[in-house]
Amino acid sequence: MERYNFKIVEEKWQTRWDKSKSFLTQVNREKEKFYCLEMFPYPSGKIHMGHVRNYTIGDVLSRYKILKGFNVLHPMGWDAFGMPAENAARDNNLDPKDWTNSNIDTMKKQLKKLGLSIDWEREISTCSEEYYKHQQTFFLELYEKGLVYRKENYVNWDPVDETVLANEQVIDGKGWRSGAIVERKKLNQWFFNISKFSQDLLDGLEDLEKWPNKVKTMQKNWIGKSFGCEIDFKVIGPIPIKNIRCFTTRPDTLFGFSFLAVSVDHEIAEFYKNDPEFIKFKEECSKTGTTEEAIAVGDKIGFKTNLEAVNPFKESHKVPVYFANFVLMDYGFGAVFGCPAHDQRDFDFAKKYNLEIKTVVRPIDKDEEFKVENEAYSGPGVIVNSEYLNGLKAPENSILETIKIIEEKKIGKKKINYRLKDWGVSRQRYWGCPIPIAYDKKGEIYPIPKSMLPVKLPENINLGVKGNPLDGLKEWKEIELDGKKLIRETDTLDTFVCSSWYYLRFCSPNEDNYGYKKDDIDYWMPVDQYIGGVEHAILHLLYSRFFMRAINYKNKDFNFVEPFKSLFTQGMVCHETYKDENNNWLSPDQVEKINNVYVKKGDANSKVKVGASESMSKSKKNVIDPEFIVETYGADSVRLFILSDSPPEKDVQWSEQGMASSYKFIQKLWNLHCDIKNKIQQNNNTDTNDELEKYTNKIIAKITNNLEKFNYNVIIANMYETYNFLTNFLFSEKKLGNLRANYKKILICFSPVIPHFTNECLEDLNINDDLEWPVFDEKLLEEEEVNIVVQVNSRKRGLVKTSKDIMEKDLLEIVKKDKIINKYLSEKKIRRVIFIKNRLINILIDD
RNA sequence: GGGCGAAUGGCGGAACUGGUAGACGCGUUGGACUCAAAAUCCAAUAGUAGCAAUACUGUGAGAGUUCGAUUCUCUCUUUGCCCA
Repeated sequence: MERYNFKIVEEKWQTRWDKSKSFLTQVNREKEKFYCLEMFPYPSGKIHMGHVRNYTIGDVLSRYKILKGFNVLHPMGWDAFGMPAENAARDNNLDPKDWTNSNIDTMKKQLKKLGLSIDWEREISTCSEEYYKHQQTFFLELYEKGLVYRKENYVNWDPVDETVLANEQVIDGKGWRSGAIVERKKLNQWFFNISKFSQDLLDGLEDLEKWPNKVKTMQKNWIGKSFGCEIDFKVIGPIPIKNIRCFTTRPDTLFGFSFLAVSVDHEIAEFYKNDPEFIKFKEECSKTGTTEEAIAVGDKIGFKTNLEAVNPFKESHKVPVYFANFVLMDYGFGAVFGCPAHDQRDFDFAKKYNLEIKTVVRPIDKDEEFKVENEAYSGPGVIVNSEYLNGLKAPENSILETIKIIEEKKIGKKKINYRLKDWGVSRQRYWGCPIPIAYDKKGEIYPIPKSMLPVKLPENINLGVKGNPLDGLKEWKEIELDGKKLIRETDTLDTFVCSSWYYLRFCSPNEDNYGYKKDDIDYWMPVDQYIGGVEHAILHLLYSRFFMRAINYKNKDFNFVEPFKSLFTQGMVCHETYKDENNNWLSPDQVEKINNVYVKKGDANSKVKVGASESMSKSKKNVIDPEFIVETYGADSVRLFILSDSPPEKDVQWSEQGMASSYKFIQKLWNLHCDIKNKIQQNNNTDTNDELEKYTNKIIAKITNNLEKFNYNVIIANMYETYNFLTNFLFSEKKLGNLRANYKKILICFSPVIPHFTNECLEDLNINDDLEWPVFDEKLLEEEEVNIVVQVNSRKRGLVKTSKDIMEKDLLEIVKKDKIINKYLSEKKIRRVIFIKNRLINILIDD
């Protein structure tokens, strides 16, 4: 028996798929389409196990859908702009373009070795002019529609990367890539008006039935709709502004009002800008960062003004006005009223500055004497100490009632507020899509005419400068338009813009005049199955949902707005972490296990500390290189293993032993294949064998159902089961029946997971016809004989094998004759019998 | 602090619509083959008692609904993720 040589077999099939363009897709309206998309990778250098898992899941689905007869679009591309290229290029004195393209070459080869059913003719790269010129067109169109605007704004400034970060790129007050403490800085920025669609993006979630609830909840929280009202507070003091407008979700606590806090960026700050104390305070604030989290975690500090605010419900009640670091200018109106008794943040602030804490909500189970003392009370209750609001049920009744009164008094009105802010897309970097805009001396905006697109990124530039390299390029920056001397915008677009529409480009990758062809979109879109990491649950997915809406805005090009009909978020690939005695991280190949103790390789006396299993990351050195694994075990084995151990939506633990056993399984399957081939050749019998027919039918049903439900780990178990069955079947000297036909069906069922292997086996049996996914027969799934559970007083006492559909009466007779069961029944009176056809009989007797 | 999810053998995990808990794999143990080892193959493997048939316990803890709960409801514990 020949050993299975995966190297030869896998290369043979990969070459054949490549040459015959097996996975080339074309619009074919006769056929039902299926658009399967995995999140495209950033070309960082090499693929990692996360990619292997992501693309294997997508490939299994694509191959299944192809066999099911769908016209499948399964493309791949590169999210190729971004800072790592620029950093790597600067550090190694390279061109980011060369660095990126060479990474793409490497990674493409690695992906091909996984045997993915990808239509490589549709490959796109976001850093190519052919891609970003269309993006520039979109930018201009959105600008024409009023969905893009420029404004001066405070931004999160990363002092190491010298760039602006979106709020979501700031983690714990630090830049998501550099880890530097983020500062606040005022800059002119371009914005996409995503907040215009807040309600629509929220409503759209309702229709996304095939999205995980988790992701929908995260988006909902991110959009952050809150219901409340705006109130105008009169202010008394030596400034010309006499009103400050606040947004609040708890107007019903207005009688507990004890201070008014405004953002340091509020318009009244204008009157304090020369006050040295205020300048100092503002600097202090800029250190805390602008994220909500940074503010929540940090100290709450305030600067007392010489102003007083008047409680609109009670003119005689006046409170101090503070600038406070926890009030953000871009949420609501940059001003809040403080009610310390019922908001923890206000409570902390009031304690610090010795302000009044007046209880206005009493929990239902507390008496009138209830007083807020050690912490704010924000739960439900009854309004107290609030004159005409007293007795209202808080919060549900009291908020609505109070808003009514506020509207009657004309001091404010009902308002819905969203947390979602407009998307700042300007980045002070070179390696991104240039923004097709220029300015004159006065700063007037001039869109670059579409006929002059693309605005190309200049080449051979010096990256060794601080800040944006494009800024110093005089020849590139200075242009003439209609006889006017203009200066180009030197910022480039956030790379999330590139990934907001790439799924459209895959539908028309070669369309030169526009980003896509409407015809293609009408056929292929929306994406039927989108697969990727849950880390993109908010940003990328929200931006993509916005982009479709922006494209559809005003012209209603398409009859859909949600780009991804169904979403699957796969878990991460984890590995144990290792540290040596000096707390240096060790990679798995630096460690070995001797007598169940981990030591450094080649040093049996060393000690290795084994840490928790964590997501593979370079910093913790717990990475396994897929290229090495594919070389050692072959693509089919890797695909098999990466799916086998955990459900795809959960994290999976990488295990050497697990990997090796998947490899052995392929070998065993090959040995089985050789045996089957022999038997088939010896025997031309095409009679049926009921056992074989039934088993095949059952396993087709199982695998099909598990494929539909993404239970890919169970499919692997099904494959092992099938192997066990066939091995036993083959050597039990039964009549073989139509082994060839049944085995063919089984191989097809295995093929989405281990395509090289199954193709080789099929060819080895001279099966070359067009393959189709086998159908199963519901009727055959039913057994003629069934095992019925027998319970006495609800405890299992035995199993009875009977013919199917036996009646209760007959079954009871059989059961009564059963020795063991009879023992339990003895002479006792049967009180009741519960009978579930073909399943169970439960006899209740008196004890 | 809020929201969402999870908890099943030594480990990863199965279990249709409430109806045989532990499929399948890993590991472990015993055996075969071998001079020996590796590889391979066979068998056992939730716990307790028993030679065994079998019995009892058992799906994080506690209650509830039900003839019957891993599955449904409530409370709690631990834990993960997201938001703060």
